[in-house]
Parts: sequence; structure tokens; C-alpha cells
Amino acid sequence: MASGSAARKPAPEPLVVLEEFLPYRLNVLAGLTSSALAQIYAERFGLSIPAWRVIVTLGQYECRTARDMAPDGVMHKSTVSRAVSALEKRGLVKRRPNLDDRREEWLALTPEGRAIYEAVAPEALAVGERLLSVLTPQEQQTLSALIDKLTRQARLLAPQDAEGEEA
Amino acid sequence: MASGSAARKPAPEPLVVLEEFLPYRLNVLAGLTSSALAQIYAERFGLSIPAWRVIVTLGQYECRTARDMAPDGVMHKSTVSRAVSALEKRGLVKRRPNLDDRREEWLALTPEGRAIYEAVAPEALAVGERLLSVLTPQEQQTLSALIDKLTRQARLLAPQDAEGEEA
DNA sequence: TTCCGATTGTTGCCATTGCAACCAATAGCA
DNA sequence: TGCTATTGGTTGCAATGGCAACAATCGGAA
Repeated sequence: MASGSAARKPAPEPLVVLEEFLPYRLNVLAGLTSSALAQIYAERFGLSIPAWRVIVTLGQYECRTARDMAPDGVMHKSTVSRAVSALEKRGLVKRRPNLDDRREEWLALTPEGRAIYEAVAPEALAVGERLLSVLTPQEQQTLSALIDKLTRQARLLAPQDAEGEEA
Repeated sequence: MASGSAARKPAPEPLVVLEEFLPYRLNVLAGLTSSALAQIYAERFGLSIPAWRVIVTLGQYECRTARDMAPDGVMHKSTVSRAVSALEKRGLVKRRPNLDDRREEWLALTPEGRAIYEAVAPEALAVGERLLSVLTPQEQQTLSALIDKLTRQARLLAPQDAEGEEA
């Protein structure tokens, strides 16, 4: 940084201080966290973010439909669709028609899918633990409550439907 | 939801409960927050996320170089490059060669850019305020501290260099 | 029964963007 | 002075993913 040190001169009237701006800080934190996680499921298991979410959801609930895959509204239905297709092609997920409503299909992990799930999940959990390890149990509980409050509020402020648009 | 209510059956052994998994919850919150913000700077001012960040950074610090634009490591240098090009083409940002080191260029908002900044910033701030309005001042302070702690830790866990990969 | 609107899921198209290769310029060192 | 490693920045390429249009199906009301 030869002479770039002058880059700190504040502008006439800085209206927003980025480093203190909550949405920005949340994005940075979420991005870093995703990176840490991606190291696990991407590099080591060849899973994309959407694929990882599908795997983990199906590991948690058997037989969800693609529609239910993103009820919290984090992924686009097209994203889910493509992720499921890819996972099916890899033999990790299996579809079964729902005879009661033939628009949708039941989804479930195959044994191979379950195996991957059981290999990835503990490592992902470990990352989460390592993240939280800098907080006391009390702080963790507080954080959880704060995130919940903010998420509820953010849902009110965000465009009603559209929610899936990060990465 | 004709018959989909059965989708709740938990799997044999759910190792990860997504709704309680910190990285996931952070991503959801950050995504919703970004959506709320994007409504302002995208729909109303035609700014992309990177463009918004450039504008806001230049509003805060005059004459930063493109390199300094993402020191917190949130944007790729190619992303910054393209955002700056676009903004220059729109006449919102001006480049000036740095004669001391001709690899880099000083960047600054043009009057038009400054005008946009002064129009967007207050609205963006308002979104942030509305988000935080569900927390007491005490809680806001706590949240800030927790985010800092987690961000520091996440930086240690994430791949050393790569950080810009959200959206 | 027969529409019409709503819902699930897929796909084509396009914008975004990460990656890596590359150019230009600098710094450090022999 | 040259030679090499490093850094700021740009661009081609390919993959990702959102949007919107579409097909298939269902539910409800006339």
C-alpha cells in the first residue's frame, strides 16, 4: 500500500457508516458463515448450497415435497427443482408420485443420500458449534431470541412473497 | 395444501434441525434484510447490490481505490470493477489516476452520484431503523457485540482469503 | 359436469458473478 | 541496472440462479 493510506478521508457528510449498518454487518457475517460451511459440503462432498439444503431437509423430515422445501422462503422453487433433479441423477434422492395429488411428488433420501447426510451433518454441526463457541450459553440464548425477533420483523419489511435471493 | 400435511414426519434420526441451525438462520435473516433494502436501492434507484455498496462507501470515504472497496472482504475485485464501470458509465462515479502509483485509480462520487447517495442513504437508514425498532436500545447494543464476536470467529473459520460469495 | 382460478413443478432465457488468466505497474533484491 | 514476485485492475468463460412463461393438476362454484 504505497500511498493509499490517504483513502480514509471521510466525505463531506457520511450519512451511512457501513461498518455500523446492521444489514451490511448481517450480510458479512452470513457470508463468512456460509463460506465456512461451504468448505465442508462443497469441497468435500460436491454439494451446492441448494443441494445441501435439500439433503438436510430430507434428513430431518422424510418425504417432503419440493414445495415444502423452502417454506421459510429461502429458495426459489426453480432452485429447488434443479437441485432435486441433480440429486436424483446422482442417486441421492428418490421421487415417488403422490397419488392423492399428482401435481406433487414425495421426496426422500436414498440409502446413499442418507449416508452422505450422516457424513456431512456432523461436520456441519461442528462448524456451527465452533462458531458459537465464542459465546457463553447465556449469550447464545440471547442471540437466538434476537435473531427470531429480527427475522419476524424483516419478514414484514421484505416484499411479501419474494424471499429467495441470496446465494 | 390438499394433503401435504403429512410432510412433517421426522426422519429416523434428524442430526440437524435446520430451524435451529445458526448458519441457516443467519442466512435467512440476512436474505430477508437484503430484500427489504433492495426494494429501496434497486427498484427505486436502479442500483445493484455491488453498486449500492460502492456508492455508500464513496459517500463515506472520498477517493477510495477499487481495491479498498471491499477490505472487509465482501465483494470480489471483479465485482467491484464491474460495478465501478457501470457507475462511471452512468456518470455517478469518476476516476482519477493516482500519479504516485499508476496501477490504481482514485474514485469519487460525481455531484450526480452524491445526489443519489443523499437520496438513497436516508431511506436505507430508515429500513435499518425499522428493523431495529423491535429491539430495545439495550438489546441493540447486545446484538452489536454478539455480531462482532461471531464475525471475528467466522473470519477465522472461513477460508483465509475467499470471502465474497453471497449475492 | 364444466369452467375458472390457484397451485405444483419444469424449463428457456438472461443477468449476475466467481474464477482464473491476463496486463500494467511497482517493489524488492541481487 | 535488470529480474522476479507482488499487487491493482480488467476481462473471457462458465456456472449459478432468478424470473416468467408454461404444462399438469386440483378445487370450487355455477
